[in-house]
Amino acid sequence: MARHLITSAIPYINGVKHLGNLIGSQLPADLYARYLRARGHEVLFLCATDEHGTPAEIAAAKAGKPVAEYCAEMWQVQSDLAAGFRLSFDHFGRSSSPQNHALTQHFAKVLDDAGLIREATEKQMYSHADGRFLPDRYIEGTCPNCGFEEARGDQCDNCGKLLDPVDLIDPHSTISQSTDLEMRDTKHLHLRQSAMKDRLEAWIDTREGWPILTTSIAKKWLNDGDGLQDRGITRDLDWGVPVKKGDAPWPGMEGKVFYVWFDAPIEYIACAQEWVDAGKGENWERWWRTDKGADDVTYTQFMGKDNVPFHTLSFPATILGSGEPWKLVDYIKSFNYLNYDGGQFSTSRGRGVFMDQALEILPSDYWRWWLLSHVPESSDSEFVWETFQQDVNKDLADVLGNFVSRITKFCRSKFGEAVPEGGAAGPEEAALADALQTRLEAYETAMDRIEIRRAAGELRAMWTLGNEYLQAAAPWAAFKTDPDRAAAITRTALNLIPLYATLSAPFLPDAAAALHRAMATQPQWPEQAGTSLTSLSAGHCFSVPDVLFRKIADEDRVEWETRFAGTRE
RNA sequence: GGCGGAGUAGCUCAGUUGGUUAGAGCAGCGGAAUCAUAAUCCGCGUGUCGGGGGUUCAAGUCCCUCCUCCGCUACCA
Repeated sequence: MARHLITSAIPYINGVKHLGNLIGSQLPADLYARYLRARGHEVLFLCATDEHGTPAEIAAAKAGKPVAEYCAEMWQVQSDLAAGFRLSFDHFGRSSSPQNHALTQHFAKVLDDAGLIREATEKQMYSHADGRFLPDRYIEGTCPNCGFEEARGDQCDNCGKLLDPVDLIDPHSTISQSTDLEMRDTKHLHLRQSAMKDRLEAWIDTREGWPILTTSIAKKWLNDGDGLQDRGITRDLDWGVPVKKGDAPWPGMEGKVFYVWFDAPIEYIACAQEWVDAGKGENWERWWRTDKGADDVTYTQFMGKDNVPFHTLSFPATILGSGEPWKLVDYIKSFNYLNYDGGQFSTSRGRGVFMDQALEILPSDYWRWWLLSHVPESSDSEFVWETFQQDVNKDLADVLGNFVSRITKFCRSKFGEAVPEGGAAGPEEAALADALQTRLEAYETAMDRIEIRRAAGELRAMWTLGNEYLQAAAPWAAFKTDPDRAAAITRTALNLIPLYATLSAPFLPDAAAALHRAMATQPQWPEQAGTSLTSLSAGHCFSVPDVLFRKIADEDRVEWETRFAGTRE
């Protein structure tokens, strides 16, 4: 059995995440974690909230709360929603944790010791009214190129021209609308990524089998223009990890914090410490230090494509530059975007369906199944209410749910609520076993490779095999002429239920648990599909489960379509 | 502008290194069955594979070019 470290990109603290965020990293990561655990592997699955940066401070101010309090509340909200979607994190941490503070400051020190940090003075827009430096995106004004009045400091949304805040005509703060802005000198620390370009490129080149989406983005950053650029790793903010060299002060950097993209990935490591400190596990170093037992760990990261540069370059630069034996990522699984009814999901505009709303209208399994079976693996994909309704009704209610219903009810009416005795397996059962075995192997292969859509298709095909078998074997007909044969068919079909429950659990944890409960069985990953058809012995008692998946009615779909057509308050 | 991704059946999407009549699911049409959540199963696909040009015995797949959509472009995170 192998050891797998799995991390999902950590969601930003600022507000409830939408379904596009969910399917872009956390949900596929959970699927993989659940699958590997079910196969008997040792898994540490970590996620956290990413709490620092300007947007968090502004959101807190808007909510009229101290930022620490705001973040603590939003962490709880996100944690509850994660639980609602059955995300099986071993620990859901916070990038604002003391562990991450210490570790971030530690990395800064060792990077500085290695000569990989330099100071640079740069000019940045300061807003007197807001009392803070403003990132370029928080400054708007008239575009000098096209005259668009709401151009942002980094780019004009109208003509697409890249801008500098000083280019704008009549610039103002988007927070306070104040025009009392001033360019000020400010000193920052830069990570000398340029000095590590060759090491990073050499490392990337050793990564085999990475998706093109991942490596092409990394290569682009490495080789574009003058090559990989140094990157500022500090900001003039109040909320964040104070800039220190380990636990010593950093002269000249008083009052500054590390940039969120420096400390956020470090939280992947700190989160393991939090996991231990929370009493959930022990010895986090055996997952993260290759000199302390992590050399046999396979580390897989999940993220949206927008996060790839940070995970292929910035974070590895931190790890490699430290000169310390930290575990580097083995495989990066990145995703495209899920669109919503012809446009993008948007947190800022409140467009789409958000995690809290989704759970209000349907159980998590519905969402898990549809999102995972349509995950944007190779290109952007599209959420449309009507196809969502059709797909979920067909796959979950008609194919899987109804299979369970028809065979358990048939058995109850003819033989009672216990696995019937009599008869023997014949050619139809052998054919079923063969077909299942083929699908099972394809399913395992797809899951091992994290080919999620393919895996969902194979799983669904196994559900369909149950209906095909029943249709062909027709126990209701056999019962009239050969009750023993009907008993054998029923017994075989009943055995499919715990098999389906086990195989479906990574996608449908709640439904899987309900099925095991009804059948009085325990999850047991099948060695061979054939033997799992006889694992329930005659006389084993079960109960007919409640309707597994209620269908989505047209009225509901229409109502939701309307409700979620606009933007959120 | 640069880089990357995408454009395949009414819809959502697969199509490995170019190789037999381009596939799946859904929707639609026809049939079978009547155990079941009006649920299932079987059968039915002539689609200029975005347009054009080229390489090749052979192109959805490789090359060139054009069009459309999306993302990133280093201070949003």
